[in-house]
Amino acid sequence: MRTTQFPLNTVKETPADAEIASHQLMIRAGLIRKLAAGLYSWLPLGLRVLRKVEKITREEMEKAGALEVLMPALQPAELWQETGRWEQYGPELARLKDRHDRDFCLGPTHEEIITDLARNELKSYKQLPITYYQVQTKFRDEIRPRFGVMRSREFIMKDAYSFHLNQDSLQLTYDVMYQAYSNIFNHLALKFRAVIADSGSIGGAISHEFHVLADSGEDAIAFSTVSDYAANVEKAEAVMPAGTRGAATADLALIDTPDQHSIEDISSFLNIPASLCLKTLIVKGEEDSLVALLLRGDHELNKIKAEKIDGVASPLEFAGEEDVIRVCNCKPGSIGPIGLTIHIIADRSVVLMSDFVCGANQDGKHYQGVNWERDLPVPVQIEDIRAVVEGDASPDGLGKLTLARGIEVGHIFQLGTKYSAAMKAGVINEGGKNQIMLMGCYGIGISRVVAAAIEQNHDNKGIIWPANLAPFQVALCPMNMHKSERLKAAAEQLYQDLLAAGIDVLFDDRKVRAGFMFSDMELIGIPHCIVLGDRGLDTGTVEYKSRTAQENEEIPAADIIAFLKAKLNG
RNA sequence: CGGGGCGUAGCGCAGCUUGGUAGCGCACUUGUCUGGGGGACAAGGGGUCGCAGGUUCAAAUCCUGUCGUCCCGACCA
Repeated sequence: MRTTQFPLNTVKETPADAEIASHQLMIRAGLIRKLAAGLYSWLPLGLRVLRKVEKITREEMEKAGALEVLMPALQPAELWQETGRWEQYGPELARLKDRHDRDFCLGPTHEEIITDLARNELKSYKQLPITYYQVQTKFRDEIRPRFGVMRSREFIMKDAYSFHLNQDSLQLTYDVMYQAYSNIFNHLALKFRAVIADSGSIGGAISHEFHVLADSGEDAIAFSTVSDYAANVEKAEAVMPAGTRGAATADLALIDTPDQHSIEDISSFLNIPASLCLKTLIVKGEEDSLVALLLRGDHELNKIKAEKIDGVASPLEFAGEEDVIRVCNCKPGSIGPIGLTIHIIADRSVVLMSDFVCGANQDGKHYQGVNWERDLPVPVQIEDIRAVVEGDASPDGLGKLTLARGIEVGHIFQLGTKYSAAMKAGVINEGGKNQIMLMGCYGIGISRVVAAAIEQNHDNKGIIWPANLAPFQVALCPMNMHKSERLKAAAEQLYQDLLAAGIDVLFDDRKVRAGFMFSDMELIGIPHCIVLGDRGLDTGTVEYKSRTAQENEEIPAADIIAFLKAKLNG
């Protein structure tokens, strides 16, 4: 391709509304343009990258035995009502009516549609297992779209769905897809982790997320320093701490703590570590009840864990100030478990605390020297409700947990019969009886992968594409070609030779100065660059520069094709 | 949804306080010079100042409404 026929649309100025590196670079390099909040057009250069992600994804799906289909983005409400998600999904579901006033939505995902398709098309257990996939546009009316295509309202997703007669078969396909996903991200040369995940609104029991590691990631993930344990922090288990509770050494005392509300306030006011403070959170329970959650002061509540406990409202909701005053006789900031009459759920680490500080349920007062058994009963219900922190023991007993940020680019689930049962999707089994199928579902955010790849691979000059993602493999940059007929002839010849060799080359035949050309090629992240000049023509050499290298290399002109081929295959 | 910021040329911004008919940089067009790291000079083209009302002789500027967009928050015990 020639730059005179393939406009680059690069911009020097960083757009004002782009926060993170990948968003800024996607605009500056001319990959995307914003249409409206969370809606982006893909320019030719960006689309080439998007297509590469699709291509690699398709190849691995085909290898995994999945069959490509294409389902409508516009979906009738009836199917969503069958599974109950028409009500459950909330405002994120983009709903609309047709001219006959019938309800539709723009699909945020396709479980309902594929399940409908499967129940009509699959009749016999002999057709199972089977996996369908598609690459298609999804719509989610996000609360707050941001970071360009990272969290947008319309995006490209590869979604796959598998159907099975039994759990063993589901597990087998799940494992195959897990491997296929690992292959995809390896081919894309991205640093990633597969982590145990919460299945969220999609549902089901077992699930893994695939995260591209990047500091700007919206998710926190935890993984063991020595084993392969890795989990989303939402799901990472905080194990019961080792050791036993210390003996009581201090006397119980009621102390004045005027205007000291947060754990931070109290620990600095009393000059004690936060780990000696007890944090009491009042949350809504079931049927208008309230529940107290106890945490060690230096720990934070994990909402996802808490709302899964019976008796706690889901989604988790904190009690209002009026409710707190009603059950605690004090405002938030002085709440404690002593004398509290509502149900109490304590985090595992709480029961090992001794001589601790907690609110006294009187405004401006706390107790210190508090000890379980002596001053108040040990809570009956002890659960894992806190977020893990760096250095916690790994739940598999091997090593400690490290925390990192990740961008969720893939998510696989074992759905079980959640959708197939609701929609009565069954086949005739070996015994001639109808049997509900088990399902798995597997998604990759294709457009998000592009952003995540940039997030992980860029420098102050621009994007540094991994080989398999680059819009072009090689940039051909002649210096002042318009001034030299022989250089022009040599450049044209090399361009043709590169094309003939099957190398995807971008020939910069614009009449621009060298610096301008180099800056553009570096901004758009072409991995390999060939510089042609009159100097080299005299010596029979061309210059090669890798996107990541500081120095150029001189290569004999006759060897350049072989040299590049070696680079591209290596 | 709550709070805040911002809407002026394709992009980045100034002008608004104190109303008087719109400007700068980049980009774009043409020309000359330059020619290995986003060049210089010159001449150009491009904006009903988000939209709708209102105040005024006069509104980018003041007032009201509205739409768009971005950021923050939803962990306070």
